[in-house]
Amino acid sequence: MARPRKFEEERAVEAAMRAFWADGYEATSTQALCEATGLGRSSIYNTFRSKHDLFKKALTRYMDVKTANIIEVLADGSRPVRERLRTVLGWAAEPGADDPAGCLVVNAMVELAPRDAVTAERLGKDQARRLDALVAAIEEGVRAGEIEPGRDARALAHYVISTVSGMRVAARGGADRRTLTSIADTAMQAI
Amino acid sequence: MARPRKFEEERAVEAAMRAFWADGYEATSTQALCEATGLGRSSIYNTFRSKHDLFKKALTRYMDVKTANIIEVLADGSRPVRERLRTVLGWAAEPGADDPAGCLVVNAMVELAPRDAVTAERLGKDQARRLDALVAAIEEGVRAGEIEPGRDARALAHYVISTVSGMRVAARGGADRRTLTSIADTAMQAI
DNA sequence: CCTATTTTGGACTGATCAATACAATAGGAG
DNA sequence: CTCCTATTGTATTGATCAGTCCAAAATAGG
Repeated sequence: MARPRKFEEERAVEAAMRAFWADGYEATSTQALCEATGLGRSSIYNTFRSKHDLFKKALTRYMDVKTANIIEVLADGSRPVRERLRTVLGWAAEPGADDPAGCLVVNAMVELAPRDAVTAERLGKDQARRLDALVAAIEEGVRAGEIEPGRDARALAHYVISTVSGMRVAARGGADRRTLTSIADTAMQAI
Repeated sequence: MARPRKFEEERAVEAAMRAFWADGYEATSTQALCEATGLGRSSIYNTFRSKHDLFKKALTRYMDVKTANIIEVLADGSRPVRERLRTVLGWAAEPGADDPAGCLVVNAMVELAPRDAVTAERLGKDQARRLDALVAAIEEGVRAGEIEPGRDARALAHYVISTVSGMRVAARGGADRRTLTSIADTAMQAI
């Protein structure tokens, strides 16, 4: 056919994702994306149409991975529901070894949601997925007698998402693991 | 002496503050700041040395006002402590009529804290003030028997701050008042 | 009125932005 | 080997960025 690609698209998206995650959308220049991915400008613009499109791919990748993890642990019928919820909160307290501080979804919601309708909609769709998984788990917890009957599962689910967001903001501000863990522990008492 | 100023510095800082609050630091151009404040470039650079300095003033103003409110309500000995805490959470659920969505402190922590040490330090100082006010109120609540004895006041204070941050992120993402109120209500159950 | 001094408007600066143009390159298909 | 085509590196685009310059304007003090 023709000259083959020298790079893997997935690796490039992963690298771009981490750059956006660390510095935010506006503060990440296309030059920085070239350096982060190791690609030239042509390869980036040839593969992804624009900085914004690359960001969309990066955000999508982030959401797919993280949300899949959440859905998986929340659906794990072999563990008590409260333990599953505590695991989700725990992830927000113990960040990956060399991950940037905070959470790309929270960062994007703060920086872009109010002025980028496309991104806002994608964030909304992702949040709906996490919300559904939480509601299902919480309702299971109610049936199992782990969670007080009569509690509004949807309200609790929103509460869990909000708590994780708050912890991500705190982490972004430099909060240490102990502080984050104490927040997670406290938050569990409302459930 | 000389030609007098035609504008009030406070009004300009207020206008700039709202611009940064709505769009973020990077996405707010100096041109946009001119339009928001109604000043010319010369006046802005003559009065505030740079975009970054103007942002610092705007952020300081925001923190001073908001934190003063929080400290005031938390120190109001005429009301039950839990009511005072609920009021603070309530502010995060019912935003000002024509305020931008979310919270400038949360936005700055997300966008700037990891890469702007000066801003990070100022945010840290402000958070310490809010933390102290919360700790004092919570300890008062414990003494008054409103809050279970033996609970870690500092951990609870961090939890309240994190909850407010989470709600601000949700608001930034477009959450409605009902959802935010339900989060505040749920959060109170951990206290 | 006149001068000293500050503010103001608007043109301008070099740097950097996202994005494009294009020729050189590389490799599979024939 | 040769051609076709996609990829790549580099130079370049026009726009916009934050910030500066300077002359005109304005006013309080003398």
